[in-house]
Amino acid sequence: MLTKDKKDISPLLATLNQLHPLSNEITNFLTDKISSRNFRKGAMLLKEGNVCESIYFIKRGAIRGFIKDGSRDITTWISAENEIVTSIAGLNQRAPSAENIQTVEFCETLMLSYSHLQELYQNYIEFNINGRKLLEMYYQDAENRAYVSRITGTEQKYRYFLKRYPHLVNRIPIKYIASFLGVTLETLSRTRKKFAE
Amino acid sequence: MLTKDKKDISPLLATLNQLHPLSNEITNFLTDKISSRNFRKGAMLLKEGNVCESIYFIKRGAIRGFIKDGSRDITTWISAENEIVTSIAGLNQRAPSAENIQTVEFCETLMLSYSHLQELYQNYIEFNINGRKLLEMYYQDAENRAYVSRITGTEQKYRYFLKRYPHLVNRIPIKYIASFLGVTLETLSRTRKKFAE
DNA sequence: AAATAATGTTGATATTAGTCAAAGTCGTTT
DNA sequence: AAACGACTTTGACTAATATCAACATTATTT
Repeated sequence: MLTKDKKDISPLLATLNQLHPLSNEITNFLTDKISSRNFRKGAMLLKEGNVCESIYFIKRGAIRGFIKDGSRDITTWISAENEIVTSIAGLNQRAPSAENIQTVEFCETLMLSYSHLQELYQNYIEFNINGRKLLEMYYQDAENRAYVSRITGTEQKYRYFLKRYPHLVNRIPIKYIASFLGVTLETLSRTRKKFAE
Repeated sequence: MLTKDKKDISPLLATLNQLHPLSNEITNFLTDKISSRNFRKGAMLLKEGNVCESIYFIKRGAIRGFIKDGSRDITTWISAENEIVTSIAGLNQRAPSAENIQTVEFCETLMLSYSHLQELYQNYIEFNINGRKLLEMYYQDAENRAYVSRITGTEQKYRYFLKRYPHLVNRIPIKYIASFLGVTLETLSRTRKKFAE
C-alpha cells in the first residue's frame, strides 16, 4: 500500500446507483466507511491462504487474480477501471483464498472492509438488490472466462480477447494474457504476429 | 417436457432457507407459483438464441449447459440434485442465450418463471438476500470451472474432476466430461485408463 | 545516459493431445 | 435373443502447442 488519499467515491456510487438507487443512509454509510488506497505496480492485495478482508473498487489501474499451479501462475481474471475485485472465497464463506490478487499497474482504489459490507447487507436490506445484480453481472463474466479458456486454437482465443478486452490489449503483459487464455506466452507471441500480417 | 406432476417443493425450500429464512409470504408465493416439470433424457430446456424464461431446481437427474463452437459442443457446466440452473444471460439482461441447456438424464425439476422471480425480488426485498448468497456460491463455482479448464495435463484435470464431482463420474457420458475439462473424449479415455492401473 | 531488469520475439526440438477410423462394450428396444 | 443405438476403447498418424534457449526490445532505476 502506498498512500491513504483524500477520497472521491463518486465513480463507485455511480456504478451502484445504476443497479438500484442508493438511499441517503446507504450513501452516507459508504462515504463514511470507504477509504482510498493506492498501490504500486505489482503489489499483492491478497496472498493465497489468507482470508480476504476487503473489497476494492478500481478507480484507476488494472488488477489480476491468479492461482499457483506448480511453478507457474494461472491468471484467472483481469479487471480495470470501474470494476470491483475481491476474493470470492472470502466473500462467500470467509474461507482462505486459493487465489492471489495483484496489481498489474499502479492503482487507485476504494476499499470497503468485509465487515462493513456485511453491515450494509444486514442493516440496509435493499442493498442486497445492488449486491445481487452485481453478482449476476460478475457471474456472467466468470462464465465467459471459462468459455474462452475452453475454445480451441490460440488464434480464436486471442480474437476473443481482442473483442472482449480491447482496453487491456496494450496494457497487460503478454504473459498474463497468455495464461488467462490458457496458452504459453511464446505461443501467444507467435499468434499475435500472424494477426499483424 | 414430459408431465406436470403433483409438486413437492420442500427440497427447494430447504436450500433457500439455509441461506436466509423465508417468510410465510414468500413460502406461499413460491408454493403457488412453482410448477413441477419432468424431462426425458436429452431434452432441451433452452436453445441458444432464445431468451431463458425460467429457472429450474433439480430434484432428480443431471443437466448440462453447452455452447456450440463450430461443429463441436463445449460443455460449460454440469449440475445435479439440489442445484439451480438457468441461463445467466437471461437472468442478468433478458438477452438471448449463447448457451444451450439440456438434460443428461431423466430429470424431475421445479420450475419458476423469470417474471415470478422478478416479482419476488421486487415485492419481498429480503428475498434478494437469498438471491445474493446463492449467486455468491454459484459465482465461486464458475471460477472453479474456469480454473479446471486452464490447468495443464489431462491427468491433473481429471483428478480435479474426480475430487470435485465424484457423484457425477459414473453418471455422465465421457464426451461431456471431456469437453467440460477441455480435452477430447479419446484423450480422456486414455487418461482414465492410466488411472485404473 | 548508462545500467539493469522486465518483457517480448524467434528458432529448434520434444511432447502432448487431436484426428480419423475401426472395433468393442453396454443397454435398450423389438 | 437379435438388432440397434449410444457410448467407449484402441491404434496409427498428424498437428498443435509446450519447452528450452538465445537474443532483442522496451521500460525503469541509478
